[in-house]
Amino acid sequence: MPHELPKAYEPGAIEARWAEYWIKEKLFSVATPPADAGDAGGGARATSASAQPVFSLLLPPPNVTGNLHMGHMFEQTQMDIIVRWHRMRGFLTLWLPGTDHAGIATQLMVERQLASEGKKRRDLGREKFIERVWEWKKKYGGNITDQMKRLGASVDWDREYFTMDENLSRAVREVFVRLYEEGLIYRGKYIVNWCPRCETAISDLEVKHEDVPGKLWEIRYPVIGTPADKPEFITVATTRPETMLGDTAIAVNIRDERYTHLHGKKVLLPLMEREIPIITDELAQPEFGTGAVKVTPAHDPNDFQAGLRNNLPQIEVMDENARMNQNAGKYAGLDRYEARKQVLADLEAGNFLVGTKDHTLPLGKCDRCATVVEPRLSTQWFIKIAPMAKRAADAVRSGEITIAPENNQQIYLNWMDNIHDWCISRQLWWGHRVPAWHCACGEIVVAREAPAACGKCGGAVEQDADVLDTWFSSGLLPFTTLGWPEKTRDLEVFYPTALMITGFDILFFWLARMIMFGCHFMRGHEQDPAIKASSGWSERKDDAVPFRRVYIHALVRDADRQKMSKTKGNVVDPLDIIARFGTDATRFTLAAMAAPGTDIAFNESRTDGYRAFANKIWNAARFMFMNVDRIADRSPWTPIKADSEILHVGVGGVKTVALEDRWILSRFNRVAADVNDALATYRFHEAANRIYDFFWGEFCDWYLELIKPRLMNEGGSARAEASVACSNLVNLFESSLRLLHPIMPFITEEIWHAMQENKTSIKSIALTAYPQADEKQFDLAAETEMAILQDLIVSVRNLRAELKVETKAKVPIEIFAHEPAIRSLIEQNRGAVERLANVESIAFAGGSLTSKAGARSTARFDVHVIYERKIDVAAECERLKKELERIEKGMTNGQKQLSNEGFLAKAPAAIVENLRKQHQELVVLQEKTLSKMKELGC
RNA sequence: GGGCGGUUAGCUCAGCUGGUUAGAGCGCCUGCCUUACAAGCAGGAGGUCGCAGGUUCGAGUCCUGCACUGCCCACCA
Repeated sequence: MPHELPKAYEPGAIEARWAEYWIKEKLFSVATPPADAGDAGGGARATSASAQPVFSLLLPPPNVTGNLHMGHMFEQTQMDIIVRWHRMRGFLTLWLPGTDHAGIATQLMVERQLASEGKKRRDLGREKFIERVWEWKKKYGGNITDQMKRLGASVDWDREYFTMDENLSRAVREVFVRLYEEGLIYRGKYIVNWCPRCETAISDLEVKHEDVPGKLWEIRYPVIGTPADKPEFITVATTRPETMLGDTAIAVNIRDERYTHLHGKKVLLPLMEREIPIITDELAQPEFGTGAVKVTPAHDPNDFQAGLRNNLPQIEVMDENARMNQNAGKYAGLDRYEARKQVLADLEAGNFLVGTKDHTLPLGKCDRCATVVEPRLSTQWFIKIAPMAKRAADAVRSGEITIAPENNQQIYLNWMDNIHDWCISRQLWWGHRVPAWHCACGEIVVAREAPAACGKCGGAVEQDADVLDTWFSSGLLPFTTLGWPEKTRDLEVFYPTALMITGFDILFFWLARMIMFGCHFMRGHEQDPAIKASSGWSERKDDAVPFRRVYIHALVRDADRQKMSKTKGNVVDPLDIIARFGTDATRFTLAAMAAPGTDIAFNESRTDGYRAFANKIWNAARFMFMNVDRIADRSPWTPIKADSEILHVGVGGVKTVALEDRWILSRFNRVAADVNDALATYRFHEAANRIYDFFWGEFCDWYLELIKPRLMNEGGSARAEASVACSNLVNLFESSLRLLHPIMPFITEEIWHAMQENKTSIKSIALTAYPQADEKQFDLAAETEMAILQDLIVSVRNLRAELKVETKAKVPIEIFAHEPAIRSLIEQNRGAVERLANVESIAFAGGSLTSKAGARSTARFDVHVIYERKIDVAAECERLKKELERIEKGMTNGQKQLSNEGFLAKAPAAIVENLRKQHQELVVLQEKTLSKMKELGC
């Protein structure tokens, strides 16, 4: 038989094999359904609606520079669970993968590589450099997708894209041109965030602020025209004294009476000996500092605005590397911090520096390279964001897009409401080049393709040197990957995507931009109505949105809750964890810890525990196969199911001949209900824990133990009983595997295939049906009865431990059942009690057994273990005392509530009834405990 | 400066819309190589749910304040 599995589960070989198989068989590739398909996808999977429901999801494209880290794995695990779950529920499921060219990040990598050869990018020139980046991309860009493949992510690899693919690049140009034509893209000279190391503008989002201790220097500027013997000064404060070299005014507030007499006067800019005016402007706030402020229009965004208001000259004193330029006089050539030192020294020498205060200031640093950002005057391309932001905010406010967990919604809206124009040009070489062409005559042509010549003067044109922000192109992906700007069938079917799962860290960078672009460019788009309806979106009105739902997942941190980072050296490498514990165990860990909204502190010991879970499943499978083989050997009968049976929803074919059958079937259905429920609201941890508890704590610990005698039956009619038990076992096991598959795809695939013995044409468990609860299979009576038996068995085990009965020794017990029904329940399941509690014989007593040593009482029965060993009276008294305390505490609480009229009047009847019942039980138990204590002489 | 979260067993975390005696994994203690699994089985110890008030018949759960802690946003010199 093919069912001889190794004793211990070894994930490595199995996982690699299935990962390859899934790709080779193209199991997750999705063809576009034809437009007229009333019954797309075909018979067995079609639902009551006429069209097959569709579930589409875009993978947040990892950077080509990336290697897989725990955050990716966490994100992908959650997506894969949701995706597999949908696929198994009959959705036509498209999970669309790709990678991002990651402008700055990638350019940085290649520049580093060049640096190791002693070269700079400018040595190569633009074309050669870009060739070099492409080479690099070819070599390393596939790393992360290769790793994804190994994780078993069930994406459609046939549709894999790269953001600089020709069709996507064409779409980027199309978008740029349209926005320009609509007046939503403009070009202008403004203060932008500038990274002196990357030598490019960056957007507000790419600046990370960090509070650092700094200084506030107070500098006095002599007012011109005041008496030489009693000169007057005006004092300003600054955190960046080197910028004073570019000052073109001093501003005071018009309401500030301290300075009224100086309105219209000039000061002499120290060190530069330049006369600059004192102006009145709201820039200066009387409450802050001295109320007077230096104005440097070329180096500060506020000053820039003030400069425009007052027609001030803009004097740039730094170059693109933040070194002082020729406008900085004798400081030219110095680095900005060198210059700062020199300026301060000179100011002090000239007696202009009048104060130095400690001052904590938020320092902006480049997100990529951590260089301190310098506000810089430069000509850039911008998106006029307000109109798009408004629609993007409305899409969320109106519920056309829902964001979970909910608190992220407000964060999103706050950001949208306070948004600034977006600087989209970058002075980089790697990326989508701005589709604008410049002529020497000053004309700029924005076009989809390079014009032959300047339309105005006929001169030669040259393409704009800048490239676009990476997020400009990735913001378009939900529709460009589906064929936009063409009107494709893919867009009709898969757009809007159903869901976006991503991290909080790119909420603004990416998510917000996708919504803005989607709402703008897909306005008027309509999803195929049949598909929209069958997929459950009939109530949504707006099909322009890039996705219907957003789920923001938490962050993975290290075991000490620290953010993982290379510099801290606390990065947990998922591949290393996988090598040690297996992919399934790692996935299960991430799922089990993924409570929405709570960051994960990744802890290996949990993974180790889930590796044990995989092993448990493995061994349960061995047990099953052992029985299948043994039973099948004696007759041609086989419990393995045929295709048609595998596709049913839930468990089929279980014959409920015994209590445990009814019980486990009922429990299975509850788990199925809970798991489906949990997944629908992204409570991955709940789904994982429910399955874990069910499979281990109920299926293995109780069900398998309970059916062993039936399985082992050898002769006569008992043989048929064994077959039924075995068949039940197989059916339940197979359904459990399906239930678990989205979380642990590998081990479930392996065992499932072994169960099929090549008798199925279905290529993967991933293509079977996901178990749904069948209400007819809920059996409350069985659950209650089973709970009583478990209670009895555990009580006896307890007593045995207390009495220190040798493990192997069987003991006789007596039971007093409070009701005849309890007695008959126990009688009917006598064998189970005897086996699982190691009992020799069961006698039924006619009255209370509480007076006996070695007895336990519950509200339904007393049980007495008959054993000559004297119990430790002191220890037993101690236990009883604790027990009594617990009981009486419960009674006091109950009494208090039951005598409270407010409670009786206002609490739901069921709660009151429960409490009454519980209180009555406590009364019985108290009495029993007390009499027992008396007996023992406690 | 604004906003958001966290604080529950030795450790890492659950506990959804307030309702029986607050749970799990790991670790710890005791006993078992029981014919699927020692990566296992059986049993056990361990918590005044950060602090102080409040709402309620009833609070780990809701409200207020405080403490500690983490994160995000922010052009105030």
